Amino acid sequence: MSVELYDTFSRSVQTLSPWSGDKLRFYCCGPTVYGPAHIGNFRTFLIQDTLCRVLKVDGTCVQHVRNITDLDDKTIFQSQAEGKNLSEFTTYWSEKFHSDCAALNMLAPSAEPSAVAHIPQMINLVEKLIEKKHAYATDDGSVYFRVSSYKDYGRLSRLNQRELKTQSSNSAGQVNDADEYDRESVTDFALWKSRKPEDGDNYWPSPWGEGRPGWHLECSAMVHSSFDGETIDLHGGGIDLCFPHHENEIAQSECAHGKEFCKHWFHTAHLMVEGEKMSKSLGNLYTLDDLCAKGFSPMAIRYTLISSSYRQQLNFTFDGLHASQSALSKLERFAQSLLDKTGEASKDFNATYVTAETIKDFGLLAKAWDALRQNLNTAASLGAIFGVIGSNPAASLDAEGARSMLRAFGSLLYALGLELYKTEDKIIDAPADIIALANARWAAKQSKDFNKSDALREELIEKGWVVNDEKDGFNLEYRS
RNA sequence: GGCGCGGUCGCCAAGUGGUAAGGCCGAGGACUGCAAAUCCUCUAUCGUCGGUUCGAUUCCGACCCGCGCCUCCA
Repeated sequence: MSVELYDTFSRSVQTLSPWSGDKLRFYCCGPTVYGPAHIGNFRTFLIQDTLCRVLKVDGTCVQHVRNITDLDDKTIFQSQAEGKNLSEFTTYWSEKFHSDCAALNMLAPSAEPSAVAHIPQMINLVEKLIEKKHAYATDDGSVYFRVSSYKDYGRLSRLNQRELKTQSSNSAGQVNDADEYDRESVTDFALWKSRKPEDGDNYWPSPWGEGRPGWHLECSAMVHSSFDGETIDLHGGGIDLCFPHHENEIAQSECAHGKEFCKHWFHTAHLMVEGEKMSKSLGNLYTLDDLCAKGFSPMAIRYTLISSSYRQQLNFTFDGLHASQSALSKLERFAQSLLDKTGEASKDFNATYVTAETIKDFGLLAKAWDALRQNLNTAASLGAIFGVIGSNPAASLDAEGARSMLRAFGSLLYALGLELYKTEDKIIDAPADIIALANARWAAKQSKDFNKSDALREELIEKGWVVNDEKDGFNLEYRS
């Protein structure tokens, strides 16, 4: 068994395996905690989470590190705008990020280092770079990376140095005008920024004077300390980070430590919303809370965000969200049909997943598992699952057969991170007046007063509740 | 201009050198007092034009169209 994944560096699909030892070292550029993460952020994190899950089911031990960016232009400026100190501000948004992750059924990473906690390591890194002539300090106490000193610069994104434009903006998109003339070259980027009045209290002492680290530096420092200086196997992030962020990480790390930084690069394509680029100005920048408020479940959101190729742009639509909800229900019915055969009651597949090695044979679901292993083809995997569902296998299985199919299916659900039966509560939680109406309707129906029962049903529909009759009763379903 | 991604059924979306998975929606049927829910059945020749081939949606070339990155961004 093995897992394969497209690698940006070689532009080809490569097998993932630890280059040394028995655990796969996997680093992801995490969220900048200056507000709620949006679904575009979550697409990337969710795809990364799904990969971790697939690796786990495959039996690979993963050391997954995802940082928290809590020290950059955006967190500093936004915290000041809100009159809060940086730590109070970023703690709040980190916690919000964590609760969103939990709602989306994401596994917690092995570690989540924070940038502010790594300032000494960053300073140490800059000292090494200066020592090796890959960096230089300017008169105002800033330090820049000398891009011309690293001949491989641009290899990941395949940009030639001569094609590089300036790196003259900060991470909040504002132009750094003051230092324009201090740099040797417009392509050089900041490792350390000298203290500016607008930074407020957010400055730290360094050999070059008070200031703060440049944005790209934190990932190099945290990778180094999180993985004991070892070359890592896999590095993930949104496609936009390929240049310049990842290019800069490579340059900083390889020049400082003199060894290969990372073996395999994993980039996720961006999200469009209803055919347009997602942006605040278009008003289509959704957070998890926004969508939940519209009545969509976190699971439907997860399903939507992971159900297509991670290398292709995903056009996020409300139609798609509805489709996901329906598809999820179909998976639940299938699970129920297997459960009925086995007589088992546990619906918590996430707690009972088993590794591929234990399963040995995914049986009819083998195609679905192979699709996940082969470059995380979630769309093909789901397609294969539904293909099996369509053949109604439960009908011809005995209890033992159903049990083994359930085990394979459960592991696929675990790998995809899909938790079934999460929306059941909605059915039970109908308010008292709705339940009273529904009971009255049922009574009318029992006494064959169909005019009255139909009228009551209409009334319920107007209030957003659909009645589904069963043999000996009914259930209520909320439709937003 | 450079680096990438894509154009497959109404929508979303896999895929392979030998005549196209799947999801949603829709239609018909079963069930139902009627519905709803559920179940069953049904719907494409793959952007355009050339080439290679016994045979291409799948390989090559050209072209058209959409999108991303190249400045902060997952």
